[in-house]
Amino acid sequence: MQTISRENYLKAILKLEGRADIVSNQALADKLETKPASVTSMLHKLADEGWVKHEAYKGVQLTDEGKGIALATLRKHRLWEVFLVEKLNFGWDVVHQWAEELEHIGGEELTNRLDAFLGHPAFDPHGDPIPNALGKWKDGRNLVQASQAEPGSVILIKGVLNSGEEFLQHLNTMHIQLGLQLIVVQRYEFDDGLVLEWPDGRQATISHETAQNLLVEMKQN
Amino acid sequence: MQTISRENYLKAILKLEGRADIVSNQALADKLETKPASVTSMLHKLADEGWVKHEAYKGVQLTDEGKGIALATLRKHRLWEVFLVEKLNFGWDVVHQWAEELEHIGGEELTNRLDAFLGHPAFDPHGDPIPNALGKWKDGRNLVQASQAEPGSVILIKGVLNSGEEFLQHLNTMHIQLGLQLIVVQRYEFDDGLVLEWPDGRQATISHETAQNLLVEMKQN
DNA sequence: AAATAAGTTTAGGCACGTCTAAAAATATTG
DNA sequence: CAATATTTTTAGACGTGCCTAAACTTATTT
Repeated sequence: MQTISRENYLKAILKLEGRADIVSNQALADKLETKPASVTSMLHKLADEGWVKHEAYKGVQLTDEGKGIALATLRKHRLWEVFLVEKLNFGWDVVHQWAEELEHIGGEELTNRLDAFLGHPAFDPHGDPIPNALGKWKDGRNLVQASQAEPGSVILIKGVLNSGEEFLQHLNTMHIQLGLQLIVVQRYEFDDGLVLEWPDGRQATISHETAQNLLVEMKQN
Repeated sequence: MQTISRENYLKAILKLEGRADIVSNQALADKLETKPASVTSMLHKLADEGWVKHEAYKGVQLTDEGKGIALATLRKHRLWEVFLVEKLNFGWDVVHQWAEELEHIGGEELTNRLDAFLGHPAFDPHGDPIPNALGKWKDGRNLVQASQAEPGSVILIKGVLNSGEEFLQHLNTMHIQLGLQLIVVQRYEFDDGLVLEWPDGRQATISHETAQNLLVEMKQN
C-alpha cells in the first residue's frame, strides 16, 4: 500500500543512500523528524511490501522497486517546485513545504503532463536535477562546494546543499541566487570566510558554513 | 484540527445544504461513501471544533466558520480543475479525482496565486461557479435543466448536475460540451427523450436522464 | 395507538502511523 | 576483554477515521 508516509520514508532512504554506505535508523529518524522506534516499525512494513531490504540492527537498502517509487516521488517534488516558482512566482525559499504535499498526488500520467507543461525542466529551483519518467537524469555539471574555491577564481552558483528556508533566506539577504557569477577575492585563514565580489563590484563575506552549502561551477580564470 | 477527512465532510455538508433543508446522516454517508455510524462519529468531532451544529437525530448545519472552510476547499477544488484542464490539457471527465486530492493542499496564499495564474476564472470546467477569496460568487446566469426545454427552443450548454466520469464520458460520446448551442427539435412523449440538432445539422436523441443533468441557458427563439 | 420500518447513535474493534519506556544488540572505551 | 555507551528493537499505548452489530429514536403504516 503506497501511502504518503511510506513514500516519504522511501524518499528519505534514497537521499541518505547517496551520502553514506549504510542508512542508519537514527539518520532516518532525524531526516523524517520522527523517533527511531517509529522507523523500525515502518521499515518492517516497507520490507513486507518488498521496497526495502532490512536486516535487524544492520541498516536498510532500497530494492529496485523501492528506488523506483522514491525516484518517482522525488521527480514529482521537484517538478512541483518548478511550477510554484516559475508559474506562481513564489520564492525558492518557500516552495519546499508545498511540494512536500504535492509530491504525493496523482500518478505518472499527471506527472508527465506537468513535466511537459513546464517544458521538461532538467533542474529544480534549488539546482537539483529532476529525474525523467524513467527515474534517470544526466548531470553533466561538475559542481564543487564554494568553500573549495581558491582566491582569484570565478564561480558560478549552480545549486545548494541545504534547501531549508532559513539558509535560502540567508542567501536572499546576501543577494546570492542561482546563475550568479562571483569572484573569490580572498579567504580568511582564521575562519575560512570567503570575500566575494559581485558583478556590480560590491564585495561581501560569506561564512565557511554558507560556502559549504553552495554548489558552484568553477570558471577558469 | 483541519484534516483531509474533515474538509471532505464540510464540503459534503455544504453541497447537501444547497438541496435539502436538513442534511441527514444518511445523505452524508452516501455522498462520502462511508457508513452512518462513521458519520455520527465525525459529526461529533466537527461539532467540538465549532464547525457544525449537530443535534442528535435532528441533522447537521454548518456554522459560519465551517462554511468558510467548506467554501475555501470548494474554491481550491475548482481552481485546480481549471488548472488541469486549461494548463495540463486533461479532459473534463478525468480531473475530478485529482482535484479531490489537490484541494487539501496549501492555504490561502497558494490558492490566491493559483487563482491569479489562471486569470481569476469564474467557472470550473463543469460550469460550476468558483468562490472568490471571500467565499462569494455571483452567478448571473439563469440556468435550467435541458429536460425543461420545449421543442423549437435553442439551448446553450452551460453546466452539468453530475460531474461523474461516466456521465461526462457519455457527453463526450454524444459530442456535447460546454458552450455548445443546440436546437431542441422534438420531445418523445413516451419517455421524454429529446431530439437535438447540432450546429452542423446532425441530429441525435438524448435520454430524459441525460437532459436532467444538463444545465442550459435558454436562447429566445 | 400499536406495530413496523427507517434512520441514528453507541459500543467495541481494527489498521495506520506515531509515541514512550524498557529490553536487546552492537560499538566504544578503559 | 569487560564495562559502558550507543543504537535498535520490542512492548504497550494513543489519536484518527473507519467498520459491524446492537440499541435507541423517530417516522410511517395499519
